[in-house]
Amino acid sequence: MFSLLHKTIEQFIHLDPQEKALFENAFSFREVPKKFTLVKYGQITRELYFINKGLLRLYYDKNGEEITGYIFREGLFASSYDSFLRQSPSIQYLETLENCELLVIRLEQLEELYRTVPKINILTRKIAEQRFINSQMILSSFLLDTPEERYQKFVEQHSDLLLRVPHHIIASYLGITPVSMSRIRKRQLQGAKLPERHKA
Amino acid sequence: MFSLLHKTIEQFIHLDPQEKALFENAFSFREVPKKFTLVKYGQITRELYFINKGLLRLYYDKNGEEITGYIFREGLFASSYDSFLRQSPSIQYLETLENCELLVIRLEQLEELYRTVPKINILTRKIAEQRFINSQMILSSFLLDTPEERYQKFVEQHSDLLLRVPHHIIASYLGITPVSMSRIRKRQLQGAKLPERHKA
DNA sequence: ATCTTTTCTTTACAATTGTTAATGGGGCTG
DNA sequence: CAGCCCCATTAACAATTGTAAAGAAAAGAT
Repeated sequence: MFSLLHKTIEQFIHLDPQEKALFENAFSFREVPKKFTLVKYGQITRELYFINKGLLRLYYDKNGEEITGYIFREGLFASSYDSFLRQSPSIQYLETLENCELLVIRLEQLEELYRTVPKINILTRKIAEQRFINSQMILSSFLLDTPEERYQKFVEQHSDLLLRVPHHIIASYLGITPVSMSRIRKRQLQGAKLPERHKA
Repeated sequence: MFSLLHKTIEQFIHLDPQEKALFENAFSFREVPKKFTLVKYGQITRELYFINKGLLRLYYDKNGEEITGYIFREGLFASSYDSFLRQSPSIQYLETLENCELLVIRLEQLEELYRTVPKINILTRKIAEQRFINSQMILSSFLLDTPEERYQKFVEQHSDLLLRVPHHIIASYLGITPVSMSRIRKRQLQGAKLPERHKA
């Protein structure tokens, strides 16, 4: 149950068996169905989720329209970070895209871990640094790339998500409308001279 | 010389006098003229800068065009983070926009600090978390706002920079061209002056 | 299997931005 | 002080995206 979690944190720090036990005990296992909302707008969340199985997405509500901010895959820590880290009302929603198996750690238990295993500070520092760099990469794509190039890079990096996630969710993540994404897909099919897939 | 630095880190952790001394000693003071490049593309930087006075900007080179990724003000830690944190070749440039007074800490000295004052891990974790949240805010503006709204928010939050920084640098930071930003400015002036005419 | 809902694509039109080029102002330098 | 470079603005045109609506396809529910 904890194998993916250990494999993930091994990239950052080494824990001895005793520390591993303390670390594991801070988490609880939870199964959550598809389309389940873990954090609502306005709510102050005290939970951080490690994804063993499934997909989560963070999204904003813009006048009733859902704009995806991020899609979390297996092996990642997910949360409404602004709310969790600052204990402030969330400005976004966190929801499952599939049935999920999660390892949940609550803020109190994380703070307890900081006391009992201080080197967890190094772990969370490195995770925060990695998330920051990741966020910068995405932001730079908005500054440097056209929507078409952004879609192309998404396909290269997350082609599996095209099959697992509705396209209008991906479109909003790329900062475009589903209509525009459909046009881009059509252009790329024609450009690649691949066999067309719709009516003959 | 260190007063702004102490004031800044006090938001995150408390250091006793001895720790403060160790912390200060890790930095060196440096004056840098306007338009000076601190980090070049491809370079692996080992320095992190705290800005006592002046402005820095991070920018990308896109076929000879300079696209600004971030503008750092006084009281902030600035660096080409991707390069500094991962010790990888920088994909961006870091340059002064004004004559600057900087406090510089090198990677070796930071790592030494992690050993001698372990709670510095907490400080850098919180700084990374804050930078991550800040990056998320900017990213969300690309997803949720039009270029015009993004300009408007920039004016509200950083009106002083409109006077200190050339407009084409701000435009690229907002993800638009100087031409488009000029049109937006014109529209906003007219909107503020002229009352609404009539509806269709 | 049928009905219903959701999702993806297409079309036509409106609106905005990007591109290129020209103008004029401001500041810096010799 | 003149000359020059950088910068902000404006104009005209091309290209792309957004919007709204409709139909087709796929997925889910009963």
